[in-house]
Amino acid sequence: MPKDQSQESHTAPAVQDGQQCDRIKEVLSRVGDRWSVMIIFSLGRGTMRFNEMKRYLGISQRMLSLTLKALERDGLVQRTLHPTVPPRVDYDLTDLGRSFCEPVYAMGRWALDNLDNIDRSRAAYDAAQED
Amino acid sequence: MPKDQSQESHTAPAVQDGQQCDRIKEVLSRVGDRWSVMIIFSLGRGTMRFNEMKRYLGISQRMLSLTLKALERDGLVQRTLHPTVPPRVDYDLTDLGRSFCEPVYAMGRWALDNLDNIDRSRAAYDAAQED
DNA sequence: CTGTATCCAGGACGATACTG
DNA sequence: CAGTATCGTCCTGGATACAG
Repeated sequence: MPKDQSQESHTAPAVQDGQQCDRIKEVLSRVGDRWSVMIIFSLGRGTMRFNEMKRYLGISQRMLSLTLKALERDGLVQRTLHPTVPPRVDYDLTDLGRSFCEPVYAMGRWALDNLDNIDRSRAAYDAAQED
Repeated sequence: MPKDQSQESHTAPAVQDGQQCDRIKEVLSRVGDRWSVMIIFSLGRGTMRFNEMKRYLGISQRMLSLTLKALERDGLVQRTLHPTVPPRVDYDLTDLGRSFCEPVYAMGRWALDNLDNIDRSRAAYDAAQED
């Protein structure tokens, strides 16, 4: 029931009245944490196995397990168990996960493009503090 | 050490070897927390004052203060103090902040568009658990 | 109004050990 | 190899009180 969001000159989404805001906040905090993003990122390149991701990301078993399970529950990641011995489990993105990759990549690209902008800002800010 | 990333059909960024990964992770965890995103989001609509944001976002003074300071340090948010009494402080996005809005909006839009996809996945997943 | 300082509860997260 | 369980720690973040 947002009544009117007029159109901004730039790409403002039609969201401001608390309601949806909360939902977005929810999804974002679910999927917006450090590890979720990194996992999505990695999986965007292709299938990976459990320990492979563990090594690659430098994440603890615990967090990897928890985060993967959450992402699977949210339908972003697909888990495939090969009942061999020793067991082998493949993780991939689902279609939903892949669709999520685009905004994630957008953020990653922005981060990459603006690393030094940010570093410069920080340096300037810190310098200004110790006058 | 998977070295080859061939060219994906979709928009995979040229990042995988730990190095940059770490930097991205850093920026993302800095700016990827719940409040930073929400603040950027709100400020994308225009100038806001301290208490205005506080009420609007339902955030504690402490976190608002901390997050704003961090965002200012990173050069995403501009703080303008009007030396009146009582004091009035305006917060706006900088150019860098505005450029960051786009990926943020992209994420927000995705979240909005896929809320029910996620809800459905969760329901299905939870149902499958209690067989 | 715009903050800073303090305290404190709860969650995030890593380390370690153990199972299938 | 792929996890689960347990424990301890640190940090996040809210509530509250106080200051300019």
